[in-house]
Amino acid sequence: MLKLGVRKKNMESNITIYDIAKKLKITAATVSRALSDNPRISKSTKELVLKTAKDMNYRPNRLAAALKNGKSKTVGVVLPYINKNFFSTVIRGIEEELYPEGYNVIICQTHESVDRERETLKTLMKSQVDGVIISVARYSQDWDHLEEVIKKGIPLIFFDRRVTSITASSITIDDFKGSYDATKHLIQQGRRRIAHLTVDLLLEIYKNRLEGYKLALKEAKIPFDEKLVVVLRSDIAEGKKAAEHLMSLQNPPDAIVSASDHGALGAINWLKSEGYKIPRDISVVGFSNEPFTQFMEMPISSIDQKPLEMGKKAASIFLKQLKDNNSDVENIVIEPELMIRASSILK
Amino acid sequence: MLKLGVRKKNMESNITIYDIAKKLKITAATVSRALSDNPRISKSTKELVLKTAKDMNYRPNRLAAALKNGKSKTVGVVLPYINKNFFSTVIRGIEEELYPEGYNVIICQTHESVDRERETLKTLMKSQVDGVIISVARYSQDWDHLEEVIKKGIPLIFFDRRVTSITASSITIDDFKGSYDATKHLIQQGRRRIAHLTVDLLLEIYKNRLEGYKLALKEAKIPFDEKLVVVLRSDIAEGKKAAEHLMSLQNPPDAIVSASDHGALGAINWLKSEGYKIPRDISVVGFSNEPFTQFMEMPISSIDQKPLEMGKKAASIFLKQLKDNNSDVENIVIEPELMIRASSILK
DNA sequence: TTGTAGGCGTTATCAC
DNA sequence: GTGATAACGCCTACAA
Repeated sequence: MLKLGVRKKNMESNITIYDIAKKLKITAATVSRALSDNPRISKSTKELVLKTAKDMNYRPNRLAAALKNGKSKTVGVVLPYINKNFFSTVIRGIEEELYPEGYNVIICQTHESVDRERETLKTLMKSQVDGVIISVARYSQDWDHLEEVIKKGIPLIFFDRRVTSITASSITIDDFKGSYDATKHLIQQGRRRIAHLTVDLLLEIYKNRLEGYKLALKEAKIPFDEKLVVVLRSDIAEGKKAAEHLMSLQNPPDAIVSASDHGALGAINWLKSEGYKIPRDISVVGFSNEPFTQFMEMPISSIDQKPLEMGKKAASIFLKQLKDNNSDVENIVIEPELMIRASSILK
Repeated sequence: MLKLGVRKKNMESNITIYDIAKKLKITAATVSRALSDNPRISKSTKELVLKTAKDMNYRPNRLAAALKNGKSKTVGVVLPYINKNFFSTVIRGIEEELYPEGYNVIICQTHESVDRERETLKTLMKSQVDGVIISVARYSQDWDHLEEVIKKGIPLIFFDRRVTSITASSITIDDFKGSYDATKHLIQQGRRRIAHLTVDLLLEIYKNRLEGYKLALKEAKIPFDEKLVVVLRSDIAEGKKAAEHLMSLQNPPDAIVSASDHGALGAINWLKSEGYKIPRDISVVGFSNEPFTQFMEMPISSIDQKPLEMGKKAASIFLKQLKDNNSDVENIVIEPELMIRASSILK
């Protein structure tokens, strides 16, 4: 096909404060003042400028402003995956809090890779973000890239998965209590032989869930039995295997507290397929309150992690730190909520 | 508490190309050339600059570069909600494609509100995004805000929900075929009285799903019965009500093709609670292939919308349009995939 | 109250 | 090959 020169797109080039100034025969400085609510300007010119700005369909260039005053009005959110209900709901919370304040959010997925996390933070630094809200990748061990952010004076806020060795604000849920509550609930229902499915004991959150489980047992004078703790990856297939293993024990459990909903689901699926009646033969409680836990024909008890609240709170900590430059580090812990459903109600 | 002046944070102020230049006793221009692979530079100085840049832990300021050359290396993604599996997976696809090219993504939720959509696009314009990838809010009627983006010469790409009256590229799935396949599948299983749950017939995607359903019926010489089409909001409660209504008809259906998984789930839950056996008494197929459809004790047949592929493709269209300024508008349609599961397999 | 001028960090166009 | 300089669009001390 013959091309007759480069086709010109019909694009109105961007209007700047200079264009407005020229039209009104004033200077750009005045226009700038009018637009930024500066008191040093007469009411009449201000109104005039505002009107013409609207007429000319003026859109301020945030980049220029950002470059000038060193604030990009942008926050980086770093997390493992976006397409998991917990994380996407946290994002929603962050956005809802930040949007009214004129902030945009750049979302970066690490896919649980430390390299990617490091890369990502570099990019965010280049983008001059005003803050970073992060849930760290699972298998990170060194934290230079996080330290660097803090060194630059950029607020860093952890959510859900934090690094205790780094001094920064955080918002987490009380995993210990969540797990404790779940276990206690099962004990109150008369369960005595309670198994625990966990995921990755290197991560603080799973460590805490294990400890909460242990304390509840201890308080009820039920001896802790290591054989009843199974470590798995957080997926359904592993949950099935774990259940199979547990039920083959000489002394099988009459309840399961899982540190993940998917693990719980896998276990339930296997148990049902083998003819066990839930909760009659065995009760199950999950963790995370994933949407599917309530949709099931037999809804699964679970621990709600308050992701929306977590996101909102993380954002508001950021805003506070920004306003009050020497506000202290705060480590907030939210109470999780035990959602009791059919999988653990013995009438 | 007494505050002794403002505490100075220990922050290394950002290093610029001037700092590097000063150290090496050359000019910033040379540094810039070294960093940007400009050919007009000697190999030795280039290497020297690169090394010192690394040593000094230099991070280029993208804002400055963006301001200078009018490209922000940022793309806006506008969609109703982020915490829905379909959308968050599309985002993941977009990110995976754009990340290697050095692009960042700004994600904006409209919450299905046109006002918010309009606001959002304004913000993105201010942020000087290089492109917009959008799935429009449900009840929009006028599209000035979209036209404006195009007028500015910024690539606009629709995904899933497009506006046919606007000339722009799009990537959608063949909703017609998805629904057609589902219906045909049910007919092949011997079903003759098939109901259709739909959501909002103002939206093209739901219109198409209805039409696909109709064609499959027609081909099988099954008369279309308006009484079997129920319009609902896409949630579980409505699905229940719809099922209740349908089964109370004088001539109730023996199958349901739902335009939404949640609708299908609600219907299934109600049917089961009333003692109907699925699929023996009635088969059900959903739409979207939400994760829960496969998790269920009785997995639900559904249509997979290929969200990851959709995201990737949307991003690659954007990249193409950016490179080749007069590349043509393309409207790509992806084939959906019918996932046949227990809810519609008769033996 | 308004205008002038310099600068944010980078890139591009000149010269040399 | 390198240096000087202007420009991107906005903001803001300072001057008038």
